[in-house]
Amino acid sequence: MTETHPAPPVEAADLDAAAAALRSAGLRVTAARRLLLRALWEAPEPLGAQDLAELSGDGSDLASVYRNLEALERIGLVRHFHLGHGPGLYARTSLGAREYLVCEVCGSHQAVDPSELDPVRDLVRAQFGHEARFTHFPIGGLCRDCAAEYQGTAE
Amino acid sequence: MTETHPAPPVEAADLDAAAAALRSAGLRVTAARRLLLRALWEAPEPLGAQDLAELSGDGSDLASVYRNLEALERIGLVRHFHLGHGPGLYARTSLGAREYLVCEVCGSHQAVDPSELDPVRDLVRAQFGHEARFTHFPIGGLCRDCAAEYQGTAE
DNA sequence: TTTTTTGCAAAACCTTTGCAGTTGG
DNA sequence: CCAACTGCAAAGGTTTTGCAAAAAA
Repeated sequence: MTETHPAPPVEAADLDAAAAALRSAGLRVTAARRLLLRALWEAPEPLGAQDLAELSGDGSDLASVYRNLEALERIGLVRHFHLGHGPGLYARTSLGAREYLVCEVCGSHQAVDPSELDPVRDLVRAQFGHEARFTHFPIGGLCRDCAAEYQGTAE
Repeated sequence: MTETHPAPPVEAADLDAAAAALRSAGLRVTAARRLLLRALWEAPEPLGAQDLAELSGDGSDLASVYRNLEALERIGLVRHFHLGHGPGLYARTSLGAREYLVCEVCGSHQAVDPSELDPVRDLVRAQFGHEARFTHFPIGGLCRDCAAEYQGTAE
């Protein structure tokens, strides 16, 4: 129940490579998909489906954007994750994996390179046999500042 | 943006203690709240608002259940968290804190005692200054079995 | 031509809000 | 009595689904 089916990432440095990946997966390279890919490849940071629809241009339909994001995710070109309540965020996998820490008090977040979390992963694996990934759900908690602030406050 | 405002847990072993906590927070002990508290205190595991409304009895209104869960959470009697897509899950804090590991492939999950994750917390704190909590967002990834299965599969 | 994909509309799902009437203290 | 709370209805925000028309291969 409530699966999140991760897909192995597919490297696609540019739009042509992404289009090729689509084709070799048996999917068609349509205008809507080109626009969506362009939006995803140009975005400096992860975006919600709504934003991606707008960036894809006027006529871009939200339902199609969702369907296409799902397709892109299935073939490993795109990944989505959550930073809190609110819409899911989508990014191309070719940006390289990113894992997230979010502060549940102030809402700030930071992306870190997976290698930085390998020691954490090792610890969790050793203890639970669980292969931890913080690419879909972030590491929650309190950022340094909020933690310091809560130090003095009532425990 | 997207905060999750954690509240310090309030111990309430039974319904009377919970009612007392309500009163001392300036909240009223109403019939709807008694029913909701009973459902929460009898539940062997976390439940969604919908389930809690049904367990609270026929006339129990979903909107009121949400409002009351929010009130209970604000005063630390209840906590909510997510195990995946789908409705948030609510539980009384007096069950003791629980942190979660979920498998993003098969959807299985396990609850662990926070003390078991203290070494992980220490590591994350040392590296990022972040005080990690896995009470709202679980530790995602792959459970032992799914990880083993993906071992042989295409990387 | 055939199968996939699109656009639109509608619905599903979870959660929040407005409001008039009810109730706890 | 009066502020807090309830039930109901309606809306909000995100995501999914159905279907006939359009487009890719």
